[in-house]
Amino acid sequence: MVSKNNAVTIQDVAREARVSVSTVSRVLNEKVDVASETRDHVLSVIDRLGYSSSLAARSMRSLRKNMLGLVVPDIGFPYSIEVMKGINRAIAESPFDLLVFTTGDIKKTGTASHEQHYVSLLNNSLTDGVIIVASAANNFQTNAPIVAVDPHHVDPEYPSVQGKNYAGATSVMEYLIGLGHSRIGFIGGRPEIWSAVRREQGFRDALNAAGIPADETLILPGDFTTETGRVRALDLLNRDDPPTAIFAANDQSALGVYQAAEELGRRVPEDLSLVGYDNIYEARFLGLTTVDQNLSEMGYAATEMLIKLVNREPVDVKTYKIPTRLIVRDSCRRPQRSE
Amino acid sequence: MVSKNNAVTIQDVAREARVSVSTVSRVLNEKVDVASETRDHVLSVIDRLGYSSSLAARSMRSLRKNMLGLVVPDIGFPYSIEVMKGINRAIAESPFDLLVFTTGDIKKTGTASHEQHYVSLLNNSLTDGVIIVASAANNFQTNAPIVAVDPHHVDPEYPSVQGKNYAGATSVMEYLIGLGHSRIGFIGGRPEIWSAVRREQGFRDALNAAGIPADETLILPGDFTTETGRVRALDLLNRDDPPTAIFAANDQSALGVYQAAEELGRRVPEDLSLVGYDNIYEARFLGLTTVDQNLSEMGYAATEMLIKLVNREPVDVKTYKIPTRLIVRDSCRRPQRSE
DNA sequence: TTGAAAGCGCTAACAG
DNA sequence: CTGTTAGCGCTTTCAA
Repeated sequence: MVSKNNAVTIQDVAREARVSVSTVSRVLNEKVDVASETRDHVLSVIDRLGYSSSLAARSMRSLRKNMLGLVVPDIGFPYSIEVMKGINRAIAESPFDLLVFTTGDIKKTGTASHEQHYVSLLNNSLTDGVIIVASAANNFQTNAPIVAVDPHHVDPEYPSVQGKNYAGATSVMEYLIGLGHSRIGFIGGRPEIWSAVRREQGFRDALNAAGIPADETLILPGDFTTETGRVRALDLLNRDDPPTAIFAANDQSALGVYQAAEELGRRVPEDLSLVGYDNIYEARFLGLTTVDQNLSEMGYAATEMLIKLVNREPVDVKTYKIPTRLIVRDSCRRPQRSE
Repeated sequence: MVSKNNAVTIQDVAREARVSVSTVSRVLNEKVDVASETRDHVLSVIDRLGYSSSLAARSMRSLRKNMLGLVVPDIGFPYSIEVMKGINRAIAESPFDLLVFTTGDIKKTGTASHEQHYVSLLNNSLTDGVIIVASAANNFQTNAPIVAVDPHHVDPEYPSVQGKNYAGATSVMEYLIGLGHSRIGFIGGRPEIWSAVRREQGFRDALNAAGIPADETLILPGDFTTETGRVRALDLLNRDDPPTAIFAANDQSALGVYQAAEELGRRVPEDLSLVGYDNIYEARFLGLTTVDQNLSEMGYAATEMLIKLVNREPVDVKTYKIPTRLIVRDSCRRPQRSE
C-alpha cells in the first residue's frame, strides 16, 4: 500500500558531507574523537537535509535506548491519568523518553495476554524497561526489567509499587466510626483484584475492632465502576433502614453513590456520609472524603525504581509500599438519625 | 550499562525448529504458502521458546507497520484525554496499533522543535503516520502522512481537524444575551492560538450584532489555565459593577472562575452565570454550560483521516471542520440585578 | 581522526 | 512449499 519510504538516511548525509557513515554516526552520538570542523560540517548537512535518525534502526543496534515503555489499560481512565502524572514527572527529571502503549478498552477480554504482547513488543526492541499499570498478569516473560504499579495480585513475581489498602480502609472506618456511624454500607471492588480484597478486609476488621457486628446485607459486591456504584447505592438507600454512611471501594463507585443519592433526593453529607478511595480529580472536585493512596506518587516511585533496575543499581525492596492518607473533605457528618 | 540482550530471536526459533528463518517469518506473518504441519511445529517452538518478534527489526524491514503514532502535549491534561478517547475508539475499529509519545509538561519550552523531534522519531521508523494534537508548528518535515487535531495555527500546511470556534462562541453569546445579560465578561485563551482568537472574535461580533457596545474592561486576556481563570475572575468579580455573566474561553479557565466565585461567596448560577468551552469531564460534572466542540469526535475523525492517507485513499478536504454544539446545563440564569 | 566492514533481527525477492 | 540471499539504517569494532 505504502510507497517507498524516501526518508533521508545516514547514508545520504554521509554522501552529501563527503565523509563515511561512521563519522556521521560519531557526530550523532557526540563521540569526542571527531575533528570539530568535520563535526560542524556534518551537523550543517544534517540540518540542511533535515535528517533525523530512525528509532527502529537505532534501537536495533544499540543496547541502551534511553527509552522507557509504559503499558496502561485505558488511557482515558481517571485512575490511569493519576498514575501517568507521576510517571511523566519522573521522566521529565530523567534522561529517558517515554513510549506509551494503551491496551484500549479496560473491559476488553484477554487482558493478560494483551499485556504480555505489549511488554514483549516494547521490551525486545524499543525500550530499556517497562512499567505496567494495574497488571492482571502474575508474571511476564521478559528480558529487560519491568516494574508494576498496583498489580492485581498480591505478590507478583516482578517488582512492584503498591498502596497500603488495608491501612487505608481502616483509617476510613475509624474516621466514620469516630463520627458516630455504626450502620455503614460497603460497596466493594472486583474480587479478583487484591486491593479490593484488602479494602474489604480493612472494612470488616475495623468494624470488628469497634465492637460493631458486621451487617452482611450492607456489604455489597461491586466492580470499581460508577454505574455499579450507583446501582448498589440505590439498593442500599431504598431500604427501610438505609445506612447512615457508605464507604465505596474507590472513587469511581463513590461517584455512582453520589448520583444515586441525588436521584433519590438525598443529600451528601446531610443525609448520607460518603467516603471513596483514590483521590482522583473528580473526588477532589466533588469534595469527597477519600483515601489518597497517591497514585501519582506510585507512578513516580515505579519510574525511579525502573530506572535503577535499568542502570543495574540495587533496589531496596521488590515490593515498594506507598503510604496512604485519609483526606477529609465535606462529604461526611455525624449521623442524624438516632439508632 | 545494560548487559547483552538475551532475547530469543527468529534465528533461535529457526534452529530449534530445524527450518529456515524465512519459514518462521512466513508463519509469523500468516502467509498461506506454508505446510500446515510445518506451521504447527514452528508455532509450538515459538510458544515453547517464548519468542516474540522485535518491533524495531520488523519496522525496519517492512514498509507497512500497522502502527499509528500519536504526539500529545501533556497526557494528563483533560483536553488531551478527551481527544484520546476518540482516537482510541477509532484505533479499536482498525487494524492499527497506537504508540503514544508525550512531550511531557505542556509549559515546557521549545514545543515546536520537540514536536518535530517526535514526529521524526515515529515517522521515520515505527509508524505509518502520526496524529499530532494541539500542534504549535506550522509544518512538519516528514515523509509519512500526518494529521493534526486542533492545531494552533489557522491554515497549517498539513491536513487537520478543527472545531468551529467562531460559531461556538457566537452560540454562547446568543444564549447569554437571550437570557438578558448585557454585562458579560470574557476571559480569553492564549493569543497565539488561533482558536482563542476566533472565540474572542465570536464574542465581540455577537455583542455587536445585538447592539451591545463591548466594554473593553470586561475583556481580559487568559491562557486556558484554571489558575489564570481564577485570577481574572477575581478581578472581574471584585469590581463595583461586576459582570452578570462570564464566558471563559475554555472549561479549564471556567473552572477557575468557579473557584473565584466560591472564594468570594458568590454562587453560580444565582449570582453569576458562567459558560465554558470544550465539554471536558469536569465541566459536565460541575453542571457547566459549555460548548461541545466534540474533542473526542475530532480525535476519531483525525484517526479515520490518517488511516485513509496511509492507505493512499483520497480524502475530501485538507481541513476538516467538526460542528460545535452548545450544551446547556445549570450554570446560567437570567441576570438578577437590573441594569 | 577517519573509513571499511560486520552484523543487529527481520522481511522479501528469487530460486528451486 | 521451502531455503538462500540481500539488504533495511544504524552502531561498533578494527585498521589505517
